[in-house]
Amino acid sequence: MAVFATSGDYTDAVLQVVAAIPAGRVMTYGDVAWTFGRPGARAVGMVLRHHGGHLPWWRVIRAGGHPPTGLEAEARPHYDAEGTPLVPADTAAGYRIDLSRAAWAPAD
DNA sequence: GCTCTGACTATTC
DNA sequence: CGAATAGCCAGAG
Repeated sequence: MAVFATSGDYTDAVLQVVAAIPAGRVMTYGDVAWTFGRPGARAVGMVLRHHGGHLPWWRVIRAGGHPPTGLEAEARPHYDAEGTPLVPADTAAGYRIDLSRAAWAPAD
């Protein structure tokens, strides 16, 4: 995959990166933002919050492998259906994503 | 066009 | 190790 840094549309860049993530793989907000060379992990979540209604937002997680805040239960069935490597944890969700195996990059 | 809010991250206490 | 603070950017009012 070539550079995702599009015409400068932050939103478009996020949407394309998220849409490019294969099933069973995940990327952190920081990684997605870093992919198109523009920090702002919050902005990534913001875009998904307002424009990610039709995108696999569950493939975008927080640092450490934790699912989006308030949507841990919503994302879990998606990971299970796509075969995303999950790991039992003592978090509010009761689990976390195994970044060591699920971590993905557009250049992969 | 300015201000507040928010699906985040890293650092410090 | 857990909670609080600061810094970041974009969307909506």
